[in-house]
Amino acid sequence: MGRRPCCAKEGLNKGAWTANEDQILKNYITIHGEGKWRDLPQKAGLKRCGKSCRLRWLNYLRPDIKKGNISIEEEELIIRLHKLLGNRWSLIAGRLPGRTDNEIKNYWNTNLSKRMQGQKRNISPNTPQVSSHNVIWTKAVKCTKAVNVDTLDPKSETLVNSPSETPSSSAINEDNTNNNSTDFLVDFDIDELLAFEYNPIPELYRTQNRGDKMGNNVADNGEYSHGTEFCQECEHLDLRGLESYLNLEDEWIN
DNA sequence: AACGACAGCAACCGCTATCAG
DNA sequence: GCTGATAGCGGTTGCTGTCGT
Repeated sequence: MGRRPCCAKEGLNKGAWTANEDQILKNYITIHGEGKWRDLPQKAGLKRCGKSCRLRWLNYLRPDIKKGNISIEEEELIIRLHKLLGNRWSLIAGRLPGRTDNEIKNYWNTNLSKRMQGQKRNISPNTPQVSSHNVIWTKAVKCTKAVNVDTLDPKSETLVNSPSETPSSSAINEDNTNNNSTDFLVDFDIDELLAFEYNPIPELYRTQNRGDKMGNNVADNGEYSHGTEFCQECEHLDLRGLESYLNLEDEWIN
């Protein structure tokens, strides 16, 4: 039982790739295209694990890889996206053409995380905190009910019962526990999500759930969890409407 | 010049998601 | 619905270069 290992480990090269290996891999993919990573090393004549080949191609050999330093603009975007998405490096990388998740992850860990920590310490107690706590987790919830923003009570930031409310519309959190999800960012443009940055999210969207097997909603520190998410079936939840509801004055909006 | 500490980055590892049979 | 194969993601490791002593 169990999974077949991705490759036989014996006799395989590990560590840094040689120029020759790079060339072989490049040539092979140029001719045969990406995919079938498991069989690729054997067919290409490489003594490497398929996963290793895939990583090498994606992070280094791909023709559209942008080499060179991260620009100021890119850095700012990374910071903004990280506030929104947390350590979803592949999603962040998706917004930075030519950059890889590994590169961004490394850049964050070596440069930005330290800087962010430094900034945190300098924040006065009265300054509204802009922190990773506002992360919108991207693993959407398979919720079956939509929430009408009109039913939100602005004072309590809780859901107000309405005649049109479906039996479990207040059960967004309940559904969150199911967590068999699709990635809602497929359905929502991150540009729209950026509009939420720095903004308070009503209690409604916070989850009571703590921790799933993905480790997504580590909420003891106040991080938002799946409860901040909007699923496909909640499509009619008007983000702009929510935006105005929240009376946002954020520079990223528009 | 030699050595240790540190930073940056490439690569690895373990896990989950997804899909096909 | 179950199982196995595959792809992909994110955390971690370890190698290498640089800097300070």
